[in-house]
Amino acid sequence: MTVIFSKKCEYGMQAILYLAAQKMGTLISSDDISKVLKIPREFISKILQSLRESGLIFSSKGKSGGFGLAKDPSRIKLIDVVAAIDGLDIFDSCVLGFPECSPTHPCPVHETWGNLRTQTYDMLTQETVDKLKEKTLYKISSL
Amino acid sequence: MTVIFSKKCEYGMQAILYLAAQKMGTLISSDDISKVLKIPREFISKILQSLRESGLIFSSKGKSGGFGLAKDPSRIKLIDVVAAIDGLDIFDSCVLGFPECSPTHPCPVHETWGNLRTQTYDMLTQETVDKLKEKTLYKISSL
DNA sequence: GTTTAATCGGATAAAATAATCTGATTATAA
DNA sequence: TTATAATCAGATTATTTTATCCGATTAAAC
Repeated sequence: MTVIFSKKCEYGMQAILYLAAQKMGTLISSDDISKVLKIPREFISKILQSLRESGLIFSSKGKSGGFGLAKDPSRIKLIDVVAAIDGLDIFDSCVLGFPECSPTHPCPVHETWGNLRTQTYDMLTQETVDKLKEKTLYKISSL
Repeated sequence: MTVIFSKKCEYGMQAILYLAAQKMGTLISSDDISKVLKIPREFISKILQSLRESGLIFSSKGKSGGFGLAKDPSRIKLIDVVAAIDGLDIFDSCVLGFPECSPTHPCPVHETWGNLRTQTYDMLTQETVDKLKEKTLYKISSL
């Protein structure tokens, strides 16, 4: 059973939100992220590496190194993480798994699902991570 | 990358819709389902077995055997298949993968996603497979 | 009864996803 | 300069999901 996004992607979104909730310029180590978000250390480490390659975050090696957002949090959206990790195919594929589900060859729930899919996409696209900052801090405080 | 439901579940829903699109009382072999829906034979066979155990379909062994709906198509919904195969947990879990996402400990997109999740649930709950019959036939005709 | 065409069930294989291990590299701080 | 604390990179392992194989069973048709 699956919940839309892969674990990698979920963890990636959590990490980006966490980084966005920090004071500008603060570096956060993967160890810290791992502990706060309760994500296996080596696993989140790999995910952070790939987000770095995608240009969403940057890293600094050596003692007191760590990770930070590569651009202004007002310019980063959750969909960016999804695009970087899982890709955007799910916003173009059939919820029933039928091939070539399209307006001319719709599956039985094509229209309804199309609406929901669009709304989901919008949710991930409209709000930037800085707008979600307070809610992120609140959620993290209870982990 | 994943599309909400597992392959098993997607195939299961397709199969149920296909069975519902048949004339009442017709038996369909797993081989037929496999060919029409382009699903690996042995795989759909296993899925059909589990749907049988769940009581959604029945089977008849021996020559000219096959599968059919176990109850009236006006009483079967897609959510029944989801419940039988993937389970309903996804309708109660966080889209960002946070633990214990709830009204008192909401994740940053808790409310928005809650809405979408409810709508998705409704989509799978409201329409019975017999209401989807025509659309199913149309879709299948293009596979 | 024998053949044939189907499901059934258990084991196994293959692929994708999730997680871990290990050693190297890097840069700060003492 | 040395110890330390961090990322980096590649290989490996574990788990889950997807798919297949094969022999047994069943029942209709001939």
